[in-house]
Amino acid sequence: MVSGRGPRERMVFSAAQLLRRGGVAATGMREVVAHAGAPRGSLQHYFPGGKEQLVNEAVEWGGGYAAERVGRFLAELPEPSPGALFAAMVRQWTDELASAPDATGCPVAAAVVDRAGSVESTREAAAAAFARWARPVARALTDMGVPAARAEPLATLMISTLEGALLIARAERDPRALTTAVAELGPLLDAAVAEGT
Amino acid sequence: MVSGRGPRERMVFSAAQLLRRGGVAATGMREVVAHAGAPRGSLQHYFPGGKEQLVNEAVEWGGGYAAERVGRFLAELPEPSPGALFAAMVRQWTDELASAPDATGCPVAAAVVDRAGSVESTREAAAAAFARWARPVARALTDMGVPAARAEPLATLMISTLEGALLIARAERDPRALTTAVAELGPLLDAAVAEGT
DNA sequence: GTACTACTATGACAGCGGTCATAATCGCGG
DNA sequence: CCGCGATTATGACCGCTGTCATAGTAGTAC
Repeated sequence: MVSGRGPRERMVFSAAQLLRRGGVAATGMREVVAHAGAPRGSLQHYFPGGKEQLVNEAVEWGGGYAAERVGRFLAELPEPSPGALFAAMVRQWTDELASAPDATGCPVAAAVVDRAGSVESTREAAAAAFARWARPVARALTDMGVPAARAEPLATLMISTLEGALLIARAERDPRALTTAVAELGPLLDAAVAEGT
Repeated sequence: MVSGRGPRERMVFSAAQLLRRGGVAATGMREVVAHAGAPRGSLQHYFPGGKEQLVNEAVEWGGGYAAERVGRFLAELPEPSPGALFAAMVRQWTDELASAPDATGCPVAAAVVDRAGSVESTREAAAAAFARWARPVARALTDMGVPAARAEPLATLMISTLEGALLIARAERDPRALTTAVAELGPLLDAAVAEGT
């Protein structure tokens, strides 16, 4: 069960949560309602666009959540550096993976795999979510001294590697791929700062 | 329609192909049969384990295919280097993405997203597929002069980044994330060779 | 020809999914 | 109390899915 402001928000949140587990098709509307502790009738009311709309909003929520976390990580870093930021981002996933291995997927990735080829609006929502996530990362990199021209590519690289490593980690039920990503990519990211000075 | 040796092989191949499009749940058994041009009755005969078995074999096939491609890439490289290998691996995806944007996902990724949390055997099949894919990559790296201790981590990194970038590229309907991955990761990979000399 | 195995054909079934139609209730201004 | 929009309740519908039961055909060994 999920607490939150209104039934609408809870349903979006629950949808995102369930997407992470088993993807879009495996997530039923009735299941979302139950998970959110929301009235079933509210589905029709708040999401006249049906499942497509609900999924899209869940994806959007996911992108916003990830973006917001970046800011939080930055605030908590003892001494900021691209590698340290990346490590913090990855760490969240290893932690979740340790406590709930079966439920720790990325809702945006799920939407891409299940719907990118068939539902345009969902594909766009996913692209927007990734972009929204990358923006604060790129900005943080420039603030740390990474040359402006490389900030955006490196931000994309960080998210790419994170997503892929997460996929492998889920398959292996082992955070190995994630920790490897940090170990190998961290130095590269930090080196980009030096080039900017 | 698909040509191949026996109906059995064709069905596995078709399953993998359809998995790439819309994931596991969106891929129906009847659809696989039709795509393979195979007799429906053969499903029961060759896959008594049902959809689970078919999906697992499709995932295994995907892993084998990826592994085999690595060998082919190596043979075709004018002057081998880790970065060049990575570029070749990525290039295959950008090409496919250009010709069939909606059908160019990774079947293994699809299996992870849709089934890793619910079907153990499929999760294991996915992990095995990734491992099978990484093995020839790691071996190629050592052959190129990468220190043995870093070969495997770097192979994992390459596949992680590739998978993640592919996800983003599909969402954006644009190979940007993939080309970025090559541009940013290539130098890092090549630098690992220098450290080995 | 007979028997036996490999393979194929087909129809049914039970379940679940998203969606819709319809109606009830709630909260509040007048 | 009345009206009215916002919300919720519920049941039905139809399509699809994986699976199974049953029966048919093909090919081969004897």
